[in-house]
Amino acid sequence: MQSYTEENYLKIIYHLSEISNPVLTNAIAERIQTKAASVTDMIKKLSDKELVNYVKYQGVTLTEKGKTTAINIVRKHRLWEVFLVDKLNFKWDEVHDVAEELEHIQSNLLVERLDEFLDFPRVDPHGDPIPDKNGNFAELAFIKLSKLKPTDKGTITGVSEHSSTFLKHLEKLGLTLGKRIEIIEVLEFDGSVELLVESQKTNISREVAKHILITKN
Amino acid sequence: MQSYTEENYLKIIYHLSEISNPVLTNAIAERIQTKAASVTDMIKKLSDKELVNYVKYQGVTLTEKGKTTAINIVRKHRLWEVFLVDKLNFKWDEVHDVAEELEHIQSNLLVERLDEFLDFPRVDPHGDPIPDKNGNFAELAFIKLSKLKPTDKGTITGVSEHSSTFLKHLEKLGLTLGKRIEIIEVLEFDGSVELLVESQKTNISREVAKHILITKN
DNA sequence: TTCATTATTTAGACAAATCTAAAAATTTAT
DNA sequence: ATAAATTTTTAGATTTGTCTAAATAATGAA
Repeated sequence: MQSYTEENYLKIIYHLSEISNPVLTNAIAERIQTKAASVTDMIKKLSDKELVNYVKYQGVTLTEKGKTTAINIVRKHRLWEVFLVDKLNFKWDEVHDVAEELEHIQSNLLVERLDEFLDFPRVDPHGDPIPDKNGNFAELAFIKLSKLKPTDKGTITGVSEHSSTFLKHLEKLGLTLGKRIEIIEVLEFDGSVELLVESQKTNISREVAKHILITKN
Repeated sequence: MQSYTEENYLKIIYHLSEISNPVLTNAIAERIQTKAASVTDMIKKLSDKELVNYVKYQGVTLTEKGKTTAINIVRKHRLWEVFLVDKLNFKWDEVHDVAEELEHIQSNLLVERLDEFLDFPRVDPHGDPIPDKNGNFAELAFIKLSKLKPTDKGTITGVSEHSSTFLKHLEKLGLTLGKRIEIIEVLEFDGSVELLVESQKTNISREVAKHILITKN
């Protein structure tokens, strides 16, 4: 059994390792709102418990055991978010902090019953996928952003062009992995797309739209 | 803001002071599964925060502030129990430990929305009363279900017949402790009652109705 | 490659909540 | 009323998670 704090570290390491692996001490410190020295201390502890692999100065990766634990926390977090939005009428931007607490409640029965009660949702209110009880994420079909129509909503789940100029361009527009988008208009004459990212209107060319992969939901 | 541990102490002191006031150190130690010395330490801390009145060797009583906090935790605990039983199909004897964790989630919005979602229950699955958001316990006057009229609403808070055949019958009809009911019709010729339980219409005989105790609200 | 900068770790300290063992107060029994 | 038993408190130690400041390693630039 892990403490509340250990669980939080595992979760953060899990999220950060989707961006870069291994995960560096400073990256964790920034995300968890703490000091690098504290992170080092905790990493040592997690390493002793064989939840992470740790090489001094090189960063950490999750072990299988650590990954399983982390995914379970993510599962709980996202299920609770669905509950809050679908059942208690929270807005999708009001749920995070409460889910952050609820994700640490220890009861497998609770999680499974909640999943059932919510009718086994595949994504949370932000469009992020919810792993099943075995830690598997459903295959979410990728669609090119250029195939979407006005009012379509989805989550950016990939790109089909990996040049750094392209990625930097997306970064600048705020079109990063995991962001929710909504199509406002597709302009006839050049196929450029007007869309909404985090309540911000943006316009991207058809060329760019073709290389952004979306999961509709 | 109180810590998880402080909240637990306040809750236990609240419960124990219904039996004897002031509450003695050893009584707390026993209930909270800890040592008397630890209790003394914590009581001093709670006293500094003006959540309890403490006289060495004499025991503690809750201040108004402490009592308000304690009642709010009891409120949350019991609402979560209703949620677990009514919505997630937990059995009434499976809910305590999970509710013990859920009661510490910090979010007024969550509690109020949950209360609403559960249709403002007045008692938990064990029949214990649930205080409202101002900390007031409803006056729980028992009325026989057979005395109610169409459109009357209430909560099942007891029975006046304890044979297992009767209880099993009620169980089958979904007429269990804590359930909200609404009277639809009382039939003239046999006095049988048509009522609504969780959006389900049910009909019970006058004999059965006489032995179900209701709290109107 | 050497110096400067940045990132990470170590060492030592602190607050919260707990514990054990000993001391002090209270209660009970004779 | 005094001794014995019980309860409660104090003193000092421990664990968890954190911190600051200093030391060390890695990285980047000239």
